Amino acid sequence: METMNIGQAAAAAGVSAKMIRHYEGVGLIAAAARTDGGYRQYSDRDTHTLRFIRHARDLGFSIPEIAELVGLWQNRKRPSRKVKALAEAQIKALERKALELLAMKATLEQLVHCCAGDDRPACPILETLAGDAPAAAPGKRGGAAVPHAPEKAAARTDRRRKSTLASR
Amino acid sequence: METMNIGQAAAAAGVSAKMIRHYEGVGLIAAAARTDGGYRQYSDRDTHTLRFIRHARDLGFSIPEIAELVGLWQNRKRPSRKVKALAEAQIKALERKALELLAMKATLEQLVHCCAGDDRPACPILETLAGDAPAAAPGKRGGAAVPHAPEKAAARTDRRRKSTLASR
DNA sequence: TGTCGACCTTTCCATCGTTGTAAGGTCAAG
DNA sequence: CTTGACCTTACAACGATGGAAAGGTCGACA
Repeated sequence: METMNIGQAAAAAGVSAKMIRHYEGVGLIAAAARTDGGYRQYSDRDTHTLRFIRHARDLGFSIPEIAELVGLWQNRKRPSRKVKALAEAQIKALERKALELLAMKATLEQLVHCCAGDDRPACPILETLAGDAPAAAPGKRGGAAVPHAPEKAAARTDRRRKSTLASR
Repeated sequence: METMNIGQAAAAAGVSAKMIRHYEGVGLIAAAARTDGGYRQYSDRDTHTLRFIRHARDLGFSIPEIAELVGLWQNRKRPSRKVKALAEAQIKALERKALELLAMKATLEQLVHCCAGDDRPACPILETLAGDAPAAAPGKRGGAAVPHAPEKAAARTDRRRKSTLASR
């Protein structure tokens, strides 16, 4: 199995063939050599790299971050300080996101606790959602998952101009 | 402020004008009435609904889930049991995702703990990533964020057919 | 040799919520 | 009438991944 096609490399590394092509497309890995028929060719060394990438991915690193990690990995003169810094930043990012989710969960648990959950329509959950209180810290709950946060805090809505009176 | 334009409704509800149009487009809210010039017109009742949507969004509910919640909210004969069930499902989803993140974090913390973090290249973090061990439970760390999980577990890579020997 | 089928190729589309941008129309104030 | 704040629609982007289409390659077998 010294050289193999993409499917075999994918199986050996635990990554989908789809993602291998994607990683090549975005420059995370170098373009593979091709056979005469145009098939990509991979070596055991390549699958080693792909395994590394998968492990980093499983820890929630984004593709740019993985690129950095791979660069450090292949640099024999790297200072382990840099690797540790990346890992610590990722720990903080993971913690921040986990706390965000747990805060939502805590809010919901409180609401659920107050709801009878029977056949009657009275429901403090809905009443709270309909109320003026924020109900939860406005942490972003959509969009990108684990890796990094886009920082889209400031001024999340259009401010109107001269305000209410005499606008039209 | 009985009727207002989209920007004012957005500011009043704490949602972006962009998202109001989006919610209308995907059917989460009814199409707003228009002025002669084509401007959408919103009432205080509309901003009330939008606030409800924002609160549900802040608790990590997906758009289809919010649609259900809004439906229950506006149904005077709803059983609070249904609302509670939705909330409890969301609690479970949030918990599952938080645990996933915390598991990654714990793995990283263990690795960081073993890394000197100095100017020398020796780095157990990179060595672990390069190794054969999974390094972390293969919980999905990309894709959709808070709401629901697509369940893409089974057979994440192409399996080759007859294996290595005498395949083709 | 012809054919079958497993595999490979590229390209486009979808997810999910949100933001950004482009190109243009409306409206009120000056 | 001009200015500019606001509105309109339509499109693309983010992130990582999956899916499908339409076609080429390769080995095995009749």
